[in-house]
Amino acid sequence: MALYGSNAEYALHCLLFLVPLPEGEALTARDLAECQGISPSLVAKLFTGLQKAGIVAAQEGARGGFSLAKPAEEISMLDVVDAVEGRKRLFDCKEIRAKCLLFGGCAPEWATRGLCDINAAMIAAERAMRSELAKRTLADLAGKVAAKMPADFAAESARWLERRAATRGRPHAMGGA
Amino acid sequence: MALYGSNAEYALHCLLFLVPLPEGEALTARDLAECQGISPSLVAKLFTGLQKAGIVAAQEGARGGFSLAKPAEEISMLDVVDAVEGRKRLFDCKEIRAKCLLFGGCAPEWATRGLCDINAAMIAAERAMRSELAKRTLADLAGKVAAKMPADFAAESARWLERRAATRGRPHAMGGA
DNA sequence: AATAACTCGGACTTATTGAGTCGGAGTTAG
DNA sequence: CTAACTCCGACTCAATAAGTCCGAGTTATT
Repeated sequence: MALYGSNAEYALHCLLFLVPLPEGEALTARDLAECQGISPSLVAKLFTGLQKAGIVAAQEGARGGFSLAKPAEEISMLDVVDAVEGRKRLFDCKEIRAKCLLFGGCAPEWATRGLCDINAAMIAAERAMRSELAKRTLADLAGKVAAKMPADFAAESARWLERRAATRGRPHAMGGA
Repeated sequence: MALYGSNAEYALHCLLFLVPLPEGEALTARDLAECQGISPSLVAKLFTGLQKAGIVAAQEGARGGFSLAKPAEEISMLDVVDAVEGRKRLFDCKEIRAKCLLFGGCAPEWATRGLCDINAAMIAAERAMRSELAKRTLADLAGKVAAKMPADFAAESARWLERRAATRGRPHAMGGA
């Protein structure tokens, strides 16, 4: 019912949590999943695509996780949706103009010459859409979100993630509460 | 896999056959269907949507058929795809930002204030796409197609349809072949 | 005026795509 | 060396899209 579905939404929201992450730090799929109330497996699946596209880098093993592979300014929304949903076309032309029975089953050369005009228009619309999506980067989005939130929330969020990490990697965790 | 599928393609191609039709004339769903090698029922279904949108007018009964309800210059590709495929959104925001467990199940007011920034960007892209589709009218498309075809094809096409009509309405048809 | 044939109209069935989940391989800390 | 945690590819299920079928209405004919 829509070109871009839940995959794109989850991926973008997850990535926004990765943007303010300090260098060298990483978030696990589990953290990102619990943070959004979805399954860790789903996050892992989405980020597989993101990794193949060179958007995120995966650190395996214990205390591993995901982090951005490029500066947030160089990651556009278009890159993200293409990575997680595949490069979806706005319209797939089946070239039905060639099947017109008016030609008696044998389409003349002029009928199939060049691009179908309908398809051409659709491609133009698709190009406009993609161009609009290519403008916005993860950094832009993160900035807009950060502008909305109270000043102390960023710190609180970081503390939340820190506490979450404390219960994981260190077997001898010292309860910070 | 694509936002607009076969419905849009069939509908547009069928409508292109209606554009050069003389005033008062109509083509039946059967003619349009056989002309493109598809089922008449499918054409009827598509044109039901087109009729509700006020794009075509249906003449019922014997010797009935479909004809354009407006000049081809006033029918945009956007009107057509909206009519046959429904007004599809580029992206359906599920407002997952409100479900962030970081809020403890209760999202603060600032998190849900205004439009989700991701959704906003998607809406902008959708608007660009629709705007591009709204530019092209059926008349434009028909003109481009007509420019490709040989000069005598238009007459031949009309004759083909005429012969097709002859075998239909009149029970006492005189075989032209 | 009655008949008969043809037309459009909406509802159903099937196939394909997307969403979500599960278990396995690999890697790193201890 | 052990152990635990991580990511990764393949599978299952549900929803949507495509296509088809039968019924109601209208018109030209006799």
